[in-house]
Amino acid sequence: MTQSLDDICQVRCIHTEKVEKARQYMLQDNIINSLAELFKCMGDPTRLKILHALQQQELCVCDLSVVVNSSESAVSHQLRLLRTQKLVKFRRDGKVIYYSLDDHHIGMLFNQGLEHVNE
Amino acid sequence: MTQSLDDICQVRCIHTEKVEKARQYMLQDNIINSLAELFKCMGDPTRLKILHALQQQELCVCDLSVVVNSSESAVSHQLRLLRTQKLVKFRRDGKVIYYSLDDHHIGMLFNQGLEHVNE
DNA sequence: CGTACACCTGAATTATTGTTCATATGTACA
DNA sequence: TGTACATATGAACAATAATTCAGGTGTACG
Repeated sequence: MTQSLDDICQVRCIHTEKVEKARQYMLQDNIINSLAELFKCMGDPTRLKILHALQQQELCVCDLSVVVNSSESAVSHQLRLLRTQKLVKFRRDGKVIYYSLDDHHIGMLFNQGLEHVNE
Repeated sequence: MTQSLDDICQVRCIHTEKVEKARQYMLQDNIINSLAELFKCMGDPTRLKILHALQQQELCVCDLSVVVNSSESAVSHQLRLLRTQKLVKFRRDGKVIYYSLDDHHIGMLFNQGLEHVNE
């Protein structure tokens, strides 16, 4: 059962109209959660390094593990996450699997983030 | 002591030139880490809801806790993180503290992320 | 076939993170 | 000064996530 805004605000709320407005504006939970998953994915140094390396060129797991200085197993686990979130895609060439960025948004997010970090 | 690329690649590496290229392209660790902090900050549903609500209008802690349906203490902890990462700023008006987005990049990151999520 | 190699996966361990609870700070106002 | 209220904070606990280790796929090639 959902509490009504009035029930809550009788007790603690200050700006009833602002809160009401914010509630109407608020995105659905499943959208917020997907978005959180996306940013969480980009919120790890190892994964960011992977993404940044792939911005430049496609690479195999073995190469990536050297570039990001992590074990192949760890990289493989991280790549699975990135795949699930559709941040990277891959193609098979014989025994080797080449990874690359899935989507132009990722590069843009990365660069936009960089601008913020560089003040 | 740092391993040289040759030492590593004698054993496991496939595409030496690609790896070398990727290594030169790679960002410094402190930059990658700052970037990871930024995205990590945006990688939590509660914090995303806070940010999204603040995209629309400034709000106080009390209001926010109702909007994101979380305790005031939890919201306050999250706001500290967002403050530290310079995602939000605040102004005091008597007893009440109003929070707002610090930087236009945040809104852009948010919207860019939304586009990815909506395929 | 069977071996070699690139990669994947599950379970266990360790490290991080989010929330709660109790308490502290700072401001307004009687 | 004392009380009320909005917010902040530290410590503790519970939930999640990252890495390692020990196998397990799938493909190439003799």
